[in-house]
Amino acid sequence: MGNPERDGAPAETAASIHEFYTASSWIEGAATEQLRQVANLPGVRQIAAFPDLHPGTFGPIGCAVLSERLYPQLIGNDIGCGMSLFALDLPRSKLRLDRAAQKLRVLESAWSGNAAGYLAEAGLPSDAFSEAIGSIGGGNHFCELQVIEEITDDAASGHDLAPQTLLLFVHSGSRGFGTHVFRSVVERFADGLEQGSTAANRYLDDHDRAVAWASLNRRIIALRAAVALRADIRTVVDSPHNVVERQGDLFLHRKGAAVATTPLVPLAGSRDSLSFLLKPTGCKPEALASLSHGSGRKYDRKSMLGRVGSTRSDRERLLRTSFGGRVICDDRQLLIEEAPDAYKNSAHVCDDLVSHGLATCVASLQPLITFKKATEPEGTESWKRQRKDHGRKWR
DNA sequence: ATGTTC
Repeated sequence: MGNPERDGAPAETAASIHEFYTASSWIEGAATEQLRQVANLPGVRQIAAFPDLHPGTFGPIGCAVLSERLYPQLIGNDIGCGMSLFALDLPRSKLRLDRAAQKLRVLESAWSGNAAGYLAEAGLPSDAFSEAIGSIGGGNHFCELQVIEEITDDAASGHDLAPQTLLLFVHSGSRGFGTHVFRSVVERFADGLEQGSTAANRYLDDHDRAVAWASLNRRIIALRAAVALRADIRTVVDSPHNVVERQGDLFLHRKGAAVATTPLVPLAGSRDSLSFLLKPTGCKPEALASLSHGSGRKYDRKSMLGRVGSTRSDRERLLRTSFGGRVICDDRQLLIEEAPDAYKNSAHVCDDLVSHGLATCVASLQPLITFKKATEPEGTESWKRQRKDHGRKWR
């Protein structure tokens, strides 16, 4: 389990790595190799690795890294990316699945709301990537309608959560904002930024704005979905997982690792498996106040193209779930890359965290409608025109 | 992941 605690040890000594998974967990060798590489970066003191660990572009996803130096590449381009959970005041008996799925297609169009006003309210420049506010983006991002399947801890009642409560679960990030911040710093500072330096402070300021932008984005996405479903929402938890924070003279980086200082932390399954709501115990300092953010990828996107969805009938299968749920994803490649088979078993990930004493499971959440991407309109020709006009702005 | 391939 890595090296013992040390203080002012020479740079050639690797940081300690605490792994919160078991021999039966699906952990790729490439991911643990990346962990070792991060442990050998100058100034890295301690690493917590979680059961959703998998290889990433700049380092492993599913870990927290405590370091003397600031490494923007450990956070990546999607600064502030996270999961937000909202409770809907809509009774499940009123929900018509196919009708609701059709209504959620509105999420694909540009948001016509007061982006500037919301941005200003969040302390952000009113023109900061305002065109993209309320948009989900690509990759693993989604907006999912869920229902609470089971309550497994009394903590749920304190949050007014009960079986059959409908939820909106939004996974999205800072879109072009975070990418812009990341590009402005990463090529020039491969060896990380020194604590207290102008570059570090500038990055942290920009980072904090991207985190606020991403959080607002998730809230607007949920508001749009709630309006489409003619319901009100309240926030249950806002849980970022690509963030860095100051801890004294050190930097605590989280990459695909949820901040575990909130009362509840959501753990995303796939669109055809349960998500979970966790209550962090906070009793293991070596976990660096972090938890898994989801089930984690099992197979990379490219290899998924050879695994599923080669026939039309198999792609049609991917638009329905074993829970009787619906998937809105008109993009064939995205449908395949994000197939449920691409992900680890979320229940196993949850069990690993619970058995390591990091969390208790409060609720299991069943997916009903997963919105990914719509290219087919929601039924009116005006939708097509709106898209066309939006695209023209960039010509 | 990405105003992605404007």
